[in-house]
Amino acid sequence: MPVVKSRREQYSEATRAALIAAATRRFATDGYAATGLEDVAADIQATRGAVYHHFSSKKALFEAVLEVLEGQSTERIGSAYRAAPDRWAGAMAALDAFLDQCLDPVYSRVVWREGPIAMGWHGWHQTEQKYAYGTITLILGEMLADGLLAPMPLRSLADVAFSAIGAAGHGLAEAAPTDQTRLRAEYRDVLIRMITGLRGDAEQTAT
Amino acid sequence: MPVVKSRREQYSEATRAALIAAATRRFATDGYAATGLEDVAADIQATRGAVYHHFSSKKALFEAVLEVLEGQSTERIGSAYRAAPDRWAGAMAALDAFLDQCLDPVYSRVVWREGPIAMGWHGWHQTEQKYAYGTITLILGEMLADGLLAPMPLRSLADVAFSAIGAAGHGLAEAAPTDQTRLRAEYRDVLIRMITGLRGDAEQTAT
DNA sequence: CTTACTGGCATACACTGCGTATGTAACCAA
DNA sequence: TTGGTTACATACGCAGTGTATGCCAGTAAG
Repeated sequence: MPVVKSRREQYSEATRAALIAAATRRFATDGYAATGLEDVAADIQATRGAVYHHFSSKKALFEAVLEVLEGQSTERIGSAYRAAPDRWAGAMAALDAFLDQCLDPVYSRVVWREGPIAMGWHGWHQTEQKYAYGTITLILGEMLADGLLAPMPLRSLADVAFSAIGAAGHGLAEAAPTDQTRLRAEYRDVLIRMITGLRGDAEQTAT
Repeated sequence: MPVVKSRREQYSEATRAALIAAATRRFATDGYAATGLEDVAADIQATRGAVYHHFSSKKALFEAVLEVLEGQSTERIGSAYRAAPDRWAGAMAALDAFLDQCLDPVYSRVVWREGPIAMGWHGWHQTEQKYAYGTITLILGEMLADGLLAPMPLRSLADVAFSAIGAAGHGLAEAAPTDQTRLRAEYRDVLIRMITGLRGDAEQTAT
């Protein structure tokens, strides 16, 4: 395996990257369904042939786009979590990082709105196990292990939490830019109250 | 307007209802994308012409299906809420009714999984304001007004709660029938803990 | 330098499925 | 019975995906 790539390989990689970039823009602005592969190809002065050479299907192209976006995002959120002094602060930092991430309209639209549409709910959810859903599960699992949260089944907890946090991110992304600062604080408040309700020391009076 | 309908009208209504029923089954088992209007029509020994006579588009057919399902469901959940002695018990009853509803695979798949795919997230969410989302907003609004929950913006709260509850219903619907009883209790527990965290008397220590 | 080969992409075609335009027969009203 | 309307069927256009094939630049071997 040559360590330095041939010109052909470099060109090929460049077009592949350009296709992913163009597809990202199209999917983010027009949505998955309304984006034709013709459009994507035209954006980089190529034809659909190029697309089908690099990706086996439209869905596969979307998956490549999603992996890039989620890879970056998960990295950011994860490092915010790890940088914090303790688990609780880490969870808060991760939440903040996530909400910040959702202020990027490309991220929120492609990952959270188009994702399930393009890949089907199952496929999307499965992919998410490597990224946002997986991160949330990890954090909650450690909080449970440390006794920060009352004992409860991780899977069910993660399902609900993932969806709740996603809704906040989604609502944030949809909002007008002028409202985003206020809304971000609101969602944050609601989510933190909810998480606090799950703490090990929180008394439960309800049936 | 004749109070007794002509035979033509009766026949027409019957086929319309049959189309909705057939479409409901198809959408629930094969999903929106994989269902062709040809299939739906064939199921009732008709052609696509009949479909396009009664509905302006595939999406419109789906909306009709969704309205029927959500109408029934919202009615059940609402009456469970109203039958309870007080607001808190009402909220619990509504939650129970919703989780029960999600045990119906048709309801959960069509409304919660295919809905956003078929109508786009916006269209779906907008329609939901008449049904599940609207009901949740109503209940939470009354709880806020009664001081049962700590003061917080209704809209953000409803967004997060709607999504959290939806995730529970969704997870429940996906599960193997043997696990559903256990899972139902798990989700219920998690959700009630979260709601309890929002109560007016819950102390908050987090930042 | 030539030759043979491979990889990257373009072109052309098949197929599916939605939507629309047009046809037709049953029904109803005058 | 006749004229019009309603409920559907039939036929067509069109968009968009996927596939099969062709072509040319780039690379490697002799």
